[in-house]
Amino acid sequence: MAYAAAVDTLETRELRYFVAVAEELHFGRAAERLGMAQPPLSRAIQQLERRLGVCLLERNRRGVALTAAGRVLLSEGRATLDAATAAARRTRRAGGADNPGGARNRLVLAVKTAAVHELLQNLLDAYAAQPDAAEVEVLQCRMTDQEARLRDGSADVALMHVPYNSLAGFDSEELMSEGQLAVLPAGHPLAARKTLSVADITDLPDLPRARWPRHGVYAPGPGPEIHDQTQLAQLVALGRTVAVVPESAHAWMWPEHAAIPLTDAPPVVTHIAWPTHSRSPALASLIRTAVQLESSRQTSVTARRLPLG
Amino acid sequence: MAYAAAVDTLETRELRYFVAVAEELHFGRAAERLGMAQPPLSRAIQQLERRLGVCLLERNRRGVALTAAGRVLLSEGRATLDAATAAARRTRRAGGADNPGGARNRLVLAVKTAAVHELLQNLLDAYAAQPDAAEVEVLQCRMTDQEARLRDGSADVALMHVPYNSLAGFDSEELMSEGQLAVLPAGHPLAARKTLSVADITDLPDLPRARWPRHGVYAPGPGPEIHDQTQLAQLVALGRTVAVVPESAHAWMWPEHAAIPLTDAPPVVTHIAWPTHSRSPALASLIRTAVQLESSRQTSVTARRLPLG
DNA sequence: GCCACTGATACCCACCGGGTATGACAGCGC
DNA sequence: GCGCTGTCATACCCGGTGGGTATCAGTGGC
Repeated sequence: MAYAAAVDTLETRELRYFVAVAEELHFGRAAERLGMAQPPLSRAIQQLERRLGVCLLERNRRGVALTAAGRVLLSEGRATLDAATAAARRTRRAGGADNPGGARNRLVLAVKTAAVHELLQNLLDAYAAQPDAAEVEVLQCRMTDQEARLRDGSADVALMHVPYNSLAGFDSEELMSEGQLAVLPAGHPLAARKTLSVADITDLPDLPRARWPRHGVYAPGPGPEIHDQTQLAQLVALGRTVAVVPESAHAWMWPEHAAIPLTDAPPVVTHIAWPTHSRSPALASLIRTAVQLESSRQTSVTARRLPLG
Repeated sequence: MAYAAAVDTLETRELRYFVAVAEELHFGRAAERLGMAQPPLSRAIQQLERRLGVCLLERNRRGVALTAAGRVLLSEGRATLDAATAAARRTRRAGGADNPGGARNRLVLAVKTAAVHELLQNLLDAYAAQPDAAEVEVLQCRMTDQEARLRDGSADVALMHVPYNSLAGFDSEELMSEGQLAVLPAGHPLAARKTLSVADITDLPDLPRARWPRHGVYAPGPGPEIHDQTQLAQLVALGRTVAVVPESAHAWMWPEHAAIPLTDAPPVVTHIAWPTHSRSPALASLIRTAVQLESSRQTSVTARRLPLG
């Protein structure tokens, strides 16, 4: 309850400095990024190390390397800084139009661009019909940015797709589950098949799987590097790659595409997720709406049991 | 990636100050708790409000009240402060004996006192047999303190019991699931029954259910207020209350107790949980050991399917 | 050898976080 | 009514420290 000061707690300024140095592994560049001179930065890091009683960086001959403790602080520091900026953002939004009524009247919902479609539309419609509905702003995210947006306070709630997204660190409710399709160039021999297995489209020499960045870095491999769905769609149309997408992703299908069901791909499960602590009435209402919407849909449609893993 | 400064991010000092004021709802007492004088605290909060462009507190005639934005910042601020102290603690532990090898050699495992027993013993034994095993310190927690210990960095990993504990905000793996028992005074009429339902032991005038604090406050009710298992055990032995405990909690049964299976109580699911980002090799190895241990146990014992909800 | 480039040190200044004294204002008792 | 008490805000001062510039001290490359 009582948060101790001084020795036990780190200032976000110190964390910003350390994270910058740890990411750049170079005091000069880190200082430049921080908009300050190098000497005070060096001193600040030294003070931090002395206060923690721990060696964070190994300064050998040319450059800097992280120690084990440094790696821990980099990870924890990022999380703390995310929490701090999220605190600022969410507080600003909560007091935005200075609504004296007490309840915030706006929710930011992060979704992956070109995903979910009907689910999103149904959710927005159903929620808008609620008597206490807040205004919902839809924040379009590329790739798996919903996680970052939720973490840093840019969004209040997100639609996530497991296993593409990770729910780690968030509260969530499952909304729907669906199979996946292989999307091939229409002229490809495999495009004539009724169904495909994951093995059928793995390691095809003519169609290497595209690679997208996880946390900013691309995994090594033969396939092309992409960073959004449109690029992927074009590459498929050009006959350069094969894509695996959820069944409901037909929104961005092109005439040059052939979509074949994958019999053994892991199901894609759509969740509604939100930061652990925040649970405003408006957010709770949106979540309730989403869960009711999907449970009613599942009972009307024949519920299909999906195989596990 | 790049953490903006100044306007966008809050200093932990500001958050400490605001949280203190928001909890005390009194500048004088908050200042005293913070070990400082009241005027600079008032000024700091004003500066914070100006920087955020948001009104956090309503200062009406006598005392202070939180605005909606203030409530948001209280919750977000606590989370941020927890993250900051956790960063300091975990970094200190990681660099503790200044192990230059690179890997931290110690894990703190938070468990509920007088719970898990065999599972804990098996886990510690199995992990110690691993070639890369780190030293494991067992941190005994009362009630649901494992969550707080994990959040504030006092522990690296915890055994949690859903629904008593909440896994919100943590990564976790399920380890085992078990039914619950009603623990009655041995002489009580119901103690002769073979099984009981939850309804049977609800609202008994002679055995009101004990109340323990959630987040420091007791819910209202007729039952006695307790804060650890021993108190509960004694109250049952004295014929003052009835307890509901997991089947495996026989460790603290007394001769004066009678344990009757509850047919319709929700199952208690034991998870191993850890903070979302941290995933050191030692931690990963402990988690792997735990999961393997329990999956092998479940296949050797006849797996019992538990009813949902 | 020198040079380029790294991070560390030395020194100075200005800002601001914190202290004390006091003010403004509201409720309450006589 | 007036003054008392308790609240938070204001005024003012001071010292610590965060940040700047100039410079030093290693180290690898040519």
